[in-house]
Amino acid sequence: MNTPDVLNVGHDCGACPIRHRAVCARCEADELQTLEQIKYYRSYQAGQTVIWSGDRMDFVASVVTGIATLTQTMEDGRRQMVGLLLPSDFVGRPGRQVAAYDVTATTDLVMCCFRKKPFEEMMAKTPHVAQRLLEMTLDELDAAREWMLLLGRKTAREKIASLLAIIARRDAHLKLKSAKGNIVFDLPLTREEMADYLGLTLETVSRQVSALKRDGVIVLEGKRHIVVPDFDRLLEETGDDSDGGLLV
Amino acid sequence: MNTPDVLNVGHDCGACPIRHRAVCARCEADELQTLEQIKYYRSYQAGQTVIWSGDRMDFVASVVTGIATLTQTMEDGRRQMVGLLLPSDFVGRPGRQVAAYDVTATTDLVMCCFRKKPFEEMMAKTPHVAQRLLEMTLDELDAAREWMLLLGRKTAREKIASLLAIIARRDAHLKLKSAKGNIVFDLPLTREEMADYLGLTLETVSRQVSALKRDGVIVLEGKRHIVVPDFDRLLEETGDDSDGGLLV
DNA sequence: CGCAGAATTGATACATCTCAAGCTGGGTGG
DNA sequence: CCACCCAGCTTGAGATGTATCAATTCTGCG
Repeated sequence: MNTPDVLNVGHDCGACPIRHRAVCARCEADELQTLEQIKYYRSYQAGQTVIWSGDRMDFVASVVTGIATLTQTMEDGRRQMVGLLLPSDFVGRPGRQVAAYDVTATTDLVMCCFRKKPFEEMMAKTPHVAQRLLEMTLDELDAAREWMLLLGRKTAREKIASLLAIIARRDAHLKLKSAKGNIVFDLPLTREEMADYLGLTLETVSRQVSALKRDGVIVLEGKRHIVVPDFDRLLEETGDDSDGGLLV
Repeated sequence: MNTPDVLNVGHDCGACPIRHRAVCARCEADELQTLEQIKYYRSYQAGQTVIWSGDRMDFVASVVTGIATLTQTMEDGRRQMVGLLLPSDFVGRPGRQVAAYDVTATTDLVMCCFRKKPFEEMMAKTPHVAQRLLEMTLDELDAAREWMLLLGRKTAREKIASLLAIIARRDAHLKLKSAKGNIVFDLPLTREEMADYLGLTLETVSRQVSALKRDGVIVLEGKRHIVVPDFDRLLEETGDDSDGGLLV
């Protein structure tokens, strides 16, 4: 039960939901054809481990649907999430033999995998994949640095508000809505996963979520369904600059 | 006094100390010639600000000598360092108009700058610069993720030990020594800068440095000069895996 | 010599963690 | 169909690590 489904369905890249955002976004028709030949799909169930840190890794991949996490674990069990992978995000590092982090499927997950060797050859030959990968990596680095500010300097309440704002924005983005005024979304993470993201304990997460609820910043329907009556109010709670840090 | 020296000396790239590690590491002779035409040097004094977050930025650059920091500041003044730039590290992002972080010279600093426009054109035309930049960005992303584990999950003592270990390793690397046994180096950061790096206050940094000294993990000669009698002992204090996390 | 920035040290406050007890809701088997 | 179960979550009380505020002490330098 711990092996993923491997599908060799020759899915058409042209109809792929992440076609315009993933590592292949810049590819021309002929480049897509090359990719189609080395790609295959794997799907994982919620909770399944995709890769263990230290494991040999013979592929790189794009998340097609679902959510995965990158985590680091210390010897005594302390865990820190270091990446949250959404559809179109890239997993793995060209040129590296061995996984540096644990990758776990948080929801049911479908990944579009490329065998590493041919993928690296393709990167060397055509610039479009490498260009897009550079762009995506720079974006991830920016995200990591914002995350560092959160981990190092924000209060528990600010951390929770920031995480909710991030998820709300991404969710709005996927649904092609704007992140304004009244917003509704489902939390894709358990309290424990939120804690691992934020460098907190799950109890503190729970308390601060309750506090934001008490203060009317959010409304909870069940444990996971969240209503944000006023997105600007939520943003005020994040501690961030009010102008939203637009990086042009 | 707040404008950097701009030097147009036609330094020979072949003799550059960071020739084999910087963004130009992979360039052929003819590519270096192109770079020589668009490059110029700037130098800054210790403490000078190189760029303010939000400023228009018309160049990208490599650190040639000295140390610079990338920091983010919240409205109420809380600061978090998000990057520590050593010789050969790259500053700026191709395709971005505006600086995302404050860049500050921690020591006297010399940077090799490229006007952004021609640099971007060169990236589009020749793959070597982009390839190397991708590699460097992936390395930085790994470093950022290790830093996130530090910020989110380590104790103050572990944070200090980790920072000392990182600096010791880099210093050993620059001096082409191995990081083992007895090690000696100078701290390039003030207590406050260390605090900004680690997500602590400067008082806590001072206390934990004193504690490590009391426990014989380090010996202080003056405030900045540090002797590590037993590097493995220091590593034990970092909380990291004993096998040093070798990413092959 | 004396000053200013950097660092240390102390006393106290407070945010978050830890340990522990109970709740809730959805699924399962009798 | 109900009772039970269990993972996920909430809440409480107390412990603890780090921040805060404040007073000295270093150290290098004009």
